[in-house]
Amino acid sequence: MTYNLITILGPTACGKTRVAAKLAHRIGTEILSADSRQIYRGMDIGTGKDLADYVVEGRQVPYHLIDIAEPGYKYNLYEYQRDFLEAYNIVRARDVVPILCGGTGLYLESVLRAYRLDEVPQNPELRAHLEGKSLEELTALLATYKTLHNTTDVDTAQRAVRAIEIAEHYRQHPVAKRAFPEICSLTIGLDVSRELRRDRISSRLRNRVEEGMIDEIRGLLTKVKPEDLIYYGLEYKFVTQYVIGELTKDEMLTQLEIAIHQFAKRQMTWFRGMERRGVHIHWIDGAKSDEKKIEEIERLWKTTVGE
RNA sequence: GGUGCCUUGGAUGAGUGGCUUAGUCAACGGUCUGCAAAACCGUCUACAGCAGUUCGAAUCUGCUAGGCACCU
Repeated sequence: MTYNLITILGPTACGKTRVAAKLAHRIGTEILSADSRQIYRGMDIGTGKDLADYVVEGRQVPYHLIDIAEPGYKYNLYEYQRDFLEAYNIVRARDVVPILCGGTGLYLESVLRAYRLDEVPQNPELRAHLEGKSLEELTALLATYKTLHNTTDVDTAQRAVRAIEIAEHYRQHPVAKRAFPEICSLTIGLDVSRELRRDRISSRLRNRVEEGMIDEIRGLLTKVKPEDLIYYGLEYKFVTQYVIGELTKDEMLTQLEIAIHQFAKRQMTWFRGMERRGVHIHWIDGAKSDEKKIEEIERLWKTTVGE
């Protein structure tokens, strides 16, 4: 069995992008992003796009799935998978192995574990019918469609409505199935100790504030509603709250920093869970130099081909 | 030098002579196939130290230490 994808994952601020770009440059391939926020145009500093990192030795490494949606748009997992496949096929057509790089666990997992998702458009009649029902009623209704094997679907009424919509869709279109290529990924995780992770997150945040992150968000607020920006979380949430006067600058900085640390922890939790669900991750030491990391990845590539 | 007040888990902060934990935040662990940088769940048992009163004290008394306020 040969690999047809290299995945580089890790928590925020672990240096994924740089390693992925350098590796892509060296082996002449392209990058497919797996980041639920970097898809948005104009959300650059806050999402840590680091677009400059895609220029290696003066050459632009092609990347995909970044800057593909307007801020305020509600992108979802189905769309990600659809867009991923399109980009994947484009790169594969060049007969190279793409590098999937990002930190959005759900997006990564939808590729690595080949979730089968159908396009489920909104169903206005159903939504109108469900309007005003309590979460309890919606949960009971969802239970008539399927066994409730998680609680994420019924966290909020909004999610429960969507879950029912999807269940209703599958009831009406039971055989619809999307073709999904056999993905066999060499999956690399960048492992950074808690202390180092925290240091990097904190200093990176300071840098981004200096680079104009707050102005970026002020600009976005001229065309995106505050609540939509707040929904995006982290930088967009706390800086928006600061800009509209709900937080002082100090409160914003303190709370944001804590929130990013918590986010990084949740990312690691996700990756561990993903391993339990059967995704094999080769962890490499994130404290090493980029060159060492790339050597290690290349060594893994050679020695594990055919495992 | 004198008088009074305070001292609770990593932080903050309520409370009562004994019965089950305050709460909040942080930290840590987890959940997860459709907004995931979201949403949600779990864990963390402390009352400054010593001596005494009491069947029983973190809660009462005394001393010691630290802090705060006021007085000469």
